[in-house]
Amino acid sequence: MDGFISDKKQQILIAASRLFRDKGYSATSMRDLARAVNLQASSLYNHIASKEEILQEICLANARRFHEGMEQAKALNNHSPSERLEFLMRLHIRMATQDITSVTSFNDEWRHLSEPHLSQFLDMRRQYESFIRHILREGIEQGTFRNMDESLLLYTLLSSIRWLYDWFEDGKRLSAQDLESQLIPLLMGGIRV
Amino acid sequence: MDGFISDKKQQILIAASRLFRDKGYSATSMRDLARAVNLQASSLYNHIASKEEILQEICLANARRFHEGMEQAKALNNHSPSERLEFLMRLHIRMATQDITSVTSFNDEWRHLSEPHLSQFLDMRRQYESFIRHILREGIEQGTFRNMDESLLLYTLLSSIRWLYDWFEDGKRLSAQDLESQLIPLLMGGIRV
DNA sequence: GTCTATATAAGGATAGAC
DNA sequence: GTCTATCCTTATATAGAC
Repeated sequence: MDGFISDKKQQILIAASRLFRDKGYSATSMRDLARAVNLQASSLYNHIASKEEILQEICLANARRFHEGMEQAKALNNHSPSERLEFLMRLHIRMATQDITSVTSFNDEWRHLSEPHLSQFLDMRRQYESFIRHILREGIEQGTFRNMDESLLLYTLLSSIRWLYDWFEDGKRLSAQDLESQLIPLLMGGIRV
Repeated sequence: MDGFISDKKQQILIAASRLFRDKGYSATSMRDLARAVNLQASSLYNHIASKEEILQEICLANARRFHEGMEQAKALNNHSPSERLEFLMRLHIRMATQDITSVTSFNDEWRHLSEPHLSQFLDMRRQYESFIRHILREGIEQGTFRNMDESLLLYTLLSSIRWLYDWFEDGKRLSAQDLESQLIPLLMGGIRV
């Protein structure tokens, strides 16, 4: 099934993402993880240095994905705030539907990172958020977005699709495409004046 | 400061709620909790039977609060779906602003309950959700709500205010009243056609 | 690269003195 | 009701054989 993932480390990261999503980072033991990839716990250490390194790699990989999305959105600077925001929302929805488990660890388990990784992570997140904030502010000032507290709008928006990570299974009830085409009007409908 | 909370058990539950929110249930040790209430770990067991019992009580207490809200909303059956939904959303927002830590444990840590408590919890949640589903379906059929997948609408709605539990501090940036009066139009604006 | 064996620390929980 | 001491289990991680 995943024959093309020949690298054992990649298998471990994928299994860890699922376990971290289902049980949480702290409640997932190295023995749990080892069982999931058919190894003894000690054998994991041939591929990774520590349990936390796994979390670091998952968080970093996803931070990069969001960062790339931000760079793409920056290229749209001739478009309206509304169009740029919609682009980012679609990006978030697609990330949720394409790589659910990994994004969930990223969303929920980053707090278990130790320093300096925790600070680095929070810095990247702040950067990303302030990029969205900028779009929101522009839209509010232009009068195309509802006039309200910027943070309130930002976090409500980001939070509103977080459930996807726990819930969505492509094609089970809804295709990823249907999901996107129903969700975007709901989100944007509340924001646009 | 909390002199009127004379009961040690109540102190323990409050401290546990905060720790579970900040570090998660699994990453919170009984020794952490003991330190937070100025006791030795063993002394906790004079007030509670086990670590999980604490989680059970927190989850149950909050399930009850939401259940009560549901009962109040049922009394509004002569009102429109829109009014009933708005009532429930205001309830959720108020719960977030009034007792943040406890609701957060309830939201995020229930999965660490063991059976039969886990099943009981999920049953109660299903009941609550199906009550909201009913309102949503009615609104969609009447044409007052956006015509879309019911679950999609339900979870987006519930999820959209979950960030409050991590973020909101009354009066820090916004009063609870301002929060509510800005958030409700945003949420309802997306839903109403 | 995987195994068995094990070091070392931390976890939840109990016993018994006060 | 709180303490000290401790039991027992589980955790992360390492050592060394194959």
